[in-house]
Amino acid sequence: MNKIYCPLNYTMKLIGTKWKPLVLFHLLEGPVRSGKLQNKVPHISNKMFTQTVRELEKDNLITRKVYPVVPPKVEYELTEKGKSLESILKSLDSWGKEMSAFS
Amino acid sequence: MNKIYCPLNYTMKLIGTKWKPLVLFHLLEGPVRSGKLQNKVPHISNKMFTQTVRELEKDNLITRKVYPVVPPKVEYELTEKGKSLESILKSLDSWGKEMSAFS
DNA sequence: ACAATAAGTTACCTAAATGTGATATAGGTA
DNA sequence: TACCTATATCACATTTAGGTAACTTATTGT
Repeated sequence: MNKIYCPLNYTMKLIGTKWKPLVLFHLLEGPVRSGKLQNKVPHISNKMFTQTVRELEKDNLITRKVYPVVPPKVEYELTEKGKSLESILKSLDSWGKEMSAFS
Repeated sequence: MNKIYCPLNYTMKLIGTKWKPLVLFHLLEGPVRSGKLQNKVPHISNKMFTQTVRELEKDNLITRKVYPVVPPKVEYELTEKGKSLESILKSLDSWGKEMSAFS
């Protein structure tokens, strides 16, 4: 008892992984091509990148737009739901910047 | 090329796990005894609770205060660094609340 | 003697996350 | 014909996270 329902659980389920916040963060500026987005995220593997955007798409945080050309062209873009994370993502980033300034 | 250094990485290393944000969130009100804190976090196991607070302590986000009594009494409390996460934690929580309101 | 207590540890196990390397695609170009 | 391109998938291995149950500790109250 005295247990508290905490919506934070829901949030962590959606974006509580190593890569998701990074990918979302780099989409804040607008739509980005797949390869370029992947390049913006240091050290992410091919597989994890794909897996991450797939899940973000499933959870309606980003959209995936495929152009039927060869070689393929794919763009990812934040949905409204994704955009609503903007201030949180920026806060997390600037908190990290402040904190890593020490040590 | 075009890779961007992102302090978000640092942030995610410190608090990017299933339980850490939850534990920190429940410390926002002030110091809490170990058992009581654990009870506030639904479904956390004994082991994960201990492991989580150990890591938070190591990263200087919380302090652990042991009273030399029997049976043991231990209190956890946010450090200044931990307190600086307050607005982020609350934002994550209220974002979760808004979003889980749909679906 | 022995049970109760609060906080934690230990050994052992399963599940989830992440990484690596090879392969697929299909049209344009050398 | 063979290769290049951007995007993605597959099989497999490894690493990390998380769970369960038993055990420890030292004192007080029975």
